[in-house]
Amino acid sequence: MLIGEFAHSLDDKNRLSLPAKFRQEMGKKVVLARGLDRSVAIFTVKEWGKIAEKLSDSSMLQADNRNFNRFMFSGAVEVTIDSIGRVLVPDFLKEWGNLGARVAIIGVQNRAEIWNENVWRERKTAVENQAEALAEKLGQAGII
Amino acid sequence: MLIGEFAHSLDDKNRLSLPAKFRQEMGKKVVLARGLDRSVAIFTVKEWGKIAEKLSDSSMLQADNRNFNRFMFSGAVEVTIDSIGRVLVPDFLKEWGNLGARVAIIGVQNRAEIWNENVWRERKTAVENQAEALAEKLGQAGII
DNA sequence: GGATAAGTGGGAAAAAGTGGTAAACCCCGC
DNA sequence: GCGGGGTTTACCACTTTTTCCCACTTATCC
Repeated sequence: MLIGEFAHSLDDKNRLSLPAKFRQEMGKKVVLARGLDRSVAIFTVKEWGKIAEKLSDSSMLQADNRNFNRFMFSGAVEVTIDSIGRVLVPDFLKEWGNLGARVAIIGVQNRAEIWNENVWRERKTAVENQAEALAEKLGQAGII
Repeated sequence: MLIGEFAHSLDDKNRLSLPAKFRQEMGKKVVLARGLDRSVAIFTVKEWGKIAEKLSDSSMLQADNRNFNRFMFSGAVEVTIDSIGRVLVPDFLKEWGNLGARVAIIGVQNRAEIWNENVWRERKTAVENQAEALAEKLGQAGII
């Protein structure tokens, strides 16, 4: 499972070190894709397979979904992880996520997400401050 | 079952000794996560697995839940307990719990919680002073 | 009061992350 | 077809952080 938060840098050659804790699970190749809410998603090849399958489900083949599928598939790319754990982030995904020199990489169970560092910090703060709603959700999740 | 209260220190390398009484139950690895009321929760790997499952059950496509799941998964980390019973507390959880050099570790049935020592003391005092209400609750629960 | 365990602290070794350089490749123009 | 410019890929080196190990102090138990 991918969990945790890491602050890494995206250098001027678009190289990004993946967190050491993710490497074993990720293997040699990963798929970068447009994520929800303007994040850049990192999937294992296996997980991406599942996503692709869901996208090709019959309900997703209807006219109003076709553009969405085009969008998802055209925005995904399989990249190899180099010898020291880095990947190359293509420009169009950098744009999609508004990524600058400093990014946050977060683990979200079956995927990782790359965020502009500032955007992530603000989102996190916003959720943190919803204390009551938070407690209620935790209760629903059976954590209390 | 995890019970009791312990005053430990979080050193400048973010190391925290787990109470000796907890170690057997905790095994070799534990998961640290955001807990209620700004506490830092310590789960066994098994317990965390249950929580992760429940979290992923909640319908993920709604924006609220996406942010909440990001928040919970990115705020957790699996740590190995070192040879003498210590774990490393990542910075983002130190922040979440406002943890300083002195912390309180308390056992709460199936999990432990790490608190800023002062915050814990105040909370405890507040609860202690509600002695009558407390007694009533105990009565309702059929404990007395 | 002595022995044992628990908790704390520091130093050395290893790993992770970052940046840079050199080599290979491709695309163009000549 | 050949050479040059630019881009990309692979490799190497440095710095910082993390991890591991050992030692000391304090507390607990008999």
